[in-house]
Amino acid sequence: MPRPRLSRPARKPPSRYHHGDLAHAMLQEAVRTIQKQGIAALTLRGVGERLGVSRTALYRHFADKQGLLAAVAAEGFRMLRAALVEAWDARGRGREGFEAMGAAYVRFAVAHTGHYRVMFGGVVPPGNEDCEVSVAGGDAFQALVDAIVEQQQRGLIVSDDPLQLARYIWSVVHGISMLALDGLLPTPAEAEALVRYANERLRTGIAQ
Amino acid sequence: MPRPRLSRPARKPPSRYHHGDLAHAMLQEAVRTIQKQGIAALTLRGVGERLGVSRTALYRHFADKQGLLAAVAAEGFRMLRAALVEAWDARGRGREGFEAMGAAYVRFAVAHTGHYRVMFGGVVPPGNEDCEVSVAGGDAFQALVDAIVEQQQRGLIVSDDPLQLARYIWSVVHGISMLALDGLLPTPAEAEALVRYANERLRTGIAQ
DNA sequence: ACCTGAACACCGTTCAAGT
DNA sequence: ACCTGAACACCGTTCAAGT
Repeated sequence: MPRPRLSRPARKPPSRYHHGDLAHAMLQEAVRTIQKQGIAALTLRGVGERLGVSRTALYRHFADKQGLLAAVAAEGFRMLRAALVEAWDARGRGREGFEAMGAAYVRFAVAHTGHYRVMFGGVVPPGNEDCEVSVAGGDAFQALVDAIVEQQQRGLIVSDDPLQLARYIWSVVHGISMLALDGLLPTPAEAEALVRYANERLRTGIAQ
Repeated sequence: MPRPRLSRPARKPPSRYHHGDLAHAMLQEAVRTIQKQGIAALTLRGVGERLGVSRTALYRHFADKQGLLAAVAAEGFRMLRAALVEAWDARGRGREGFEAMGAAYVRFAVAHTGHYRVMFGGVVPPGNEDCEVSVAGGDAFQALVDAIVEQQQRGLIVSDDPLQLARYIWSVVHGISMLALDGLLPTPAEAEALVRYANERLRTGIAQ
């Protein structure tokens, strides 16, 4: 006699993902996995299973695994941009706002390791200038350039080529973020201290 | 009649790897693969095959895939340290030597992408303070600290905490390297230009 | 000591088929 | 339109066996 066949280890939600919800749920689940277990532990089968969905359902929403990762990176860049702009606006669009922007960058990297490692791990190949990832990344970078130009116009920082200045400053905050992510800045307090120190030294230089 | 057996493409060399040579050959082949095809394309089976050796031979020399990657990272850090010390020594252990050190760092990252991505890709888990990778990484970092202390003693740079100074400067060169590796500094000329700019701005600050 | 071959559990991806 | 199940080629790792 056939038991009603909803046995299933966990009880799968019937068809919750029928209106574009699934794409977003998969993205979220992928980020969560990378954040907790590292990028090597991300499997499409695992994502599907944890979402109570066939392991091939993903292909309805992304081209392949690479496509899923590209979506993670693009979302990450959009989130980063929002965090930067918010800090800059909230703190007066001057020296203080600019320092807050730097702190916000590092805070984003530490808080969203899952996104960050995909954004800068060489996972998404450099290629295409106009793919979603490159555009989102360019927008985030542009937020930094804009803040620099605005400060230059108000005479707050040197009037060098804004692009070169932006690259230089981006290197600093990105470098600090990587130090933190690789465990070389063990406590959050040490990361914050380095950000403060960097802001000071960035302004005045190391020459004696 | 047997041609002298330096033919190559196919023909597997009988038992060339019987005295510790194999471990090094595998390391080299792994680096070459990562450099050319990215870290995701590295498979133990492929390494074995290209070396004309069983796909499980690797387990005689490394604990597992992770162990192979750890060896790559450790070797990378040792090479990086050597490159830094060499630049510093060769250019007079002063301001010029220090700038050469920065340039050497970025040059290493760009020339040895395979090593560099493993060293800083979150591939080797942060853990153990006294594992081979951490020790080698610490030694490389120490070379930077030493150069800073020496300059401080000669009054060339500010006398802040050398550790904090080293972290800050490391962030700059590492950040520039990542920009280059991710294709945001398309030409080598642009990378070099940014290094020169960073050196100048590092010394004198961005405040106006 | 060093290497092999078969085996196991797992993976990304394709494709015909179901609703 | 969206999802499933079976199938394929591939992967890391183990282990008994060979020299």
